[in-house]
Amino acid sequence: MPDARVPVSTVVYDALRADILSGRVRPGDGIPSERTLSERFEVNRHAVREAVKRLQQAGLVQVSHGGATRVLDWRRTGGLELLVDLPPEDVGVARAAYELRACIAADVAARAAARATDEDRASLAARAAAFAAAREHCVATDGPVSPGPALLDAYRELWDVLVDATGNIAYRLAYNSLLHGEDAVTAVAVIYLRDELLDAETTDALVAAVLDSDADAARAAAATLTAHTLTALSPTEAPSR
Amino acid sequence: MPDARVPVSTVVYDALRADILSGRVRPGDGIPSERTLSERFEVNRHAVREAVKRLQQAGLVQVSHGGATRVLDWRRTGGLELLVDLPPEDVGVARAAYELRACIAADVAARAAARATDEDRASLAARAAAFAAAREHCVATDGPVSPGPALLDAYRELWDVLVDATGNIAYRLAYNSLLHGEDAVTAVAVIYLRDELLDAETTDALVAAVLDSDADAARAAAATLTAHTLTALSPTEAPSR
DNA sequence: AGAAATTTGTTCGTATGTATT
DNA sequence: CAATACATACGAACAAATTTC
Repeated sequence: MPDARVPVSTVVYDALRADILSGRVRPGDGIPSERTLSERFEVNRHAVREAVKRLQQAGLVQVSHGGATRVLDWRRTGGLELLVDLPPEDVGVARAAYELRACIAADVAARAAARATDEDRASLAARAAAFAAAREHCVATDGPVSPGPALLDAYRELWDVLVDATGNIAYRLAYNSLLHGEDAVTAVAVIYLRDELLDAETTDALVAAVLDSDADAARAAAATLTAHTLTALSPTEAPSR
Repeated sequence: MPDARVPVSTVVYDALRADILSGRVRPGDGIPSERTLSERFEVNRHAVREAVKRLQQAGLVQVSHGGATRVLDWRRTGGLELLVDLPPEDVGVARAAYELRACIAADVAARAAARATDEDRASLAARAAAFAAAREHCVATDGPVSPGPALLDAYRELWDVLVDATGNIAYRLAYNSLLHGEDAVTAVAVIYLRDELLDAETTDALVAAVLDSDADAARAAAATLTAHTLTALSPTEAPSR
């Protein structure tokens, strides 16, 4: 099933967004008028309007009444939710995303340790046990080379509890933005999270530190957890740009 | 001028979004049908459609073809771009936003020091000089009590260069999300950034560290810069929630 | 400066497929 | 299975703002 009944306005939105994010159309350029687009995509003008409104909300274009709709520089006007929509073949994007995640994870660990309620700790213990079980099952079944999506889900739920335990809505929303793309992102994520998923010792230390309200130890454990992938993704070479 | 020519679909979108983010309608609830909403707001159904599509994109509602449109739990499905749309009177939101910013700022400082190009350093030096000038002018004119929006702009441009110098698109987009609300947010920001804006010694140390490629010193300076407001916003009391 | 053409903003009407009852 | 409510989609038209001549 190639299309799966996706609304026409979404087709237009995805096409235009891809053009902008990939750089095929550059900031300052004007996009065709609504009537032109409706002819090109063979859809109603209302569908084009919905798509353009969504582009505007995403900070990708600026529309002016009567004038041309111009493409903005999404690097300056776009929000974090664009990250998962960026071309996934770019390893620089993966490095950038992982660096931000590592940065937030360390803070989340520390604040969760400092602020977790008794309910949070109970949830954390349960999730940690579920993750440990999934990990053992995974290693026994698939071997340590390829952690499956089931293990990733358990790990995700573990961090879900930690993020909630910080009581910080900004961490929660940023965390959401980092893994909103359900399809390709998780496939990529399981690659970059491999070292974390299989480092039983450090994850256990992280959970123990949070349960023990030891913020410094929790931060250190989170840093250790991400250190390997971080150095692997950020070698000595200068950033691409 | 009370309305300033804002499109009707945006009026509907803002109203519904405010209802959801403020908790007046709860996750799982159904929102009225398009026809009902078009009658209530006295606008055409197409306008309602655009608004609902945008709510859907923001992760606030889930629409199903023949069924009712249901409200989602935006704490789980929303992205970081929602942060600046949250009710500003909630001090917990301000604390959350500042904590995330402080977390990212420390990493940005360190990575900028490690990766800044010669062009970045030249830009940084220029921005730092402009900020220092604005600061002296501000202190001489208004006194140290109320840093104006001009100083805030100069400070924002200073960090703009630092974020760009990291070569990390994720930091850039997250940074954008944190200050996308141009109106009320900056007014609030100048309050919480007051200690940073007037700490000449530490900002100078930060700039010097980055120019000197001293990542550890840059991180430490950024941490010092945010430490005061961080402790002021996060006292001994447990998080609200 | 002013008029015409272009473009977005908005509304009405209509038809169709889908989910709920 | 039928009826109803709903989202999806298309078409035509006019209003308002901008650009261009």
